[in-house]
Amino acid sequence: MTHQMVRDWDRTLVPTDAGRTDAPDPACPVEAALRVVGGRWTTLVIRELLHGPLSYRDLGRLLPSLSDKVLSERLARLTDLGVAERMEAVGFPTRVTYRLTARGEALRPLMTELYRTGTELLAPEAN
Amino acid sequence: MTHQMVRDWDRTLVPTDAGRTDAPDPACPVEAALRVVGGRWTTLVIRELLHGPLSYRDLGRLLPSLSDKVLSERLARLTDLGVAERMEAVGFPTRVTYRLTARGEALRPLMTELYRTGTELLAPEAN
DNA sequence: CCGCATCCGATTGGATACTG
DNA sequence: CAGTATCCAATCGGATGCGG
Repeated sequence: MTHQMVRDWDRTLVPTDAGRTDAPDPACPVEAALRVVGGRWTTLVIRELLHGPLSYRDLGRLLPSLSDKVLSERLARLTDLGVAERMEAVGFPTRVTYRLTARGEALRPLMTELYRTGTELLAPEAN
Repeated sequence: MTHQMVRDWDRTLVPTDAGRTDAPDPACPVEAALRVVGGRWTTLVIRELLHGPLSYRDLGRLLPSLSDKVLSERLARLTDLGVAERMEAVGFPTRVTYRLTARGEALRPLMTELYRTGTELLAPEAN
């Protein structure tokens, strides 16, 4: 009779097998979501794009202390992950517009929930 | 007449001034929430504690490839942030129990939303 | 206008060993 | 049992300068 840890999963919290990992795993839904919103500045960029399509330059103006390096990295990652898309207009000077895809719009409820939870966490709880 | 960027905030997305920052800010609710759930292994530790109080050792058994260093760092941070609490039982060998505080329980809806959104993001969307 | 290349300091997390 | 201490490789993000 061994000491085995019997897991008794809360199916509301962890509805599918994909979330039952005992180590970080890219296929875990929670990781997948955090991969998109994680990293400094990322949620600010997403917030801007949730208000509508923007050019690279306008994004830079809205987030003035964000460096080109990080901005282009964030946009590249969001594009890779399929939540944003890049559209280059013909002509000069180059005009590039970033907009959220349908997948990107799907981030809205999560952003709202992050805001709501964060507000609770910041509140000077009556302990 | 200058080119000024007039922001027109979506009040559902950004209901209060706290979220209207143009740079990373600890007082932003979204940052506050990500500060709690951010970092490798963190959501796994929270997931375990959402199922009930656990000793340091049992946490280690549930997440076998998580090193002591990172585990104790995560627990210290969660404790600092007020979402978990540490209870040391008298006697030997030392027995320490970690449990979520009320603030920690407040993370449940966020964890569920992360799971839901992540599931959507992982789905092989019909583009 | 839209980036990428480079450099560089700071932070992160894994491995290992050791203590009360 | 419950950690801390140390070391180290890898990643991250800020600053700056250049190119299409």
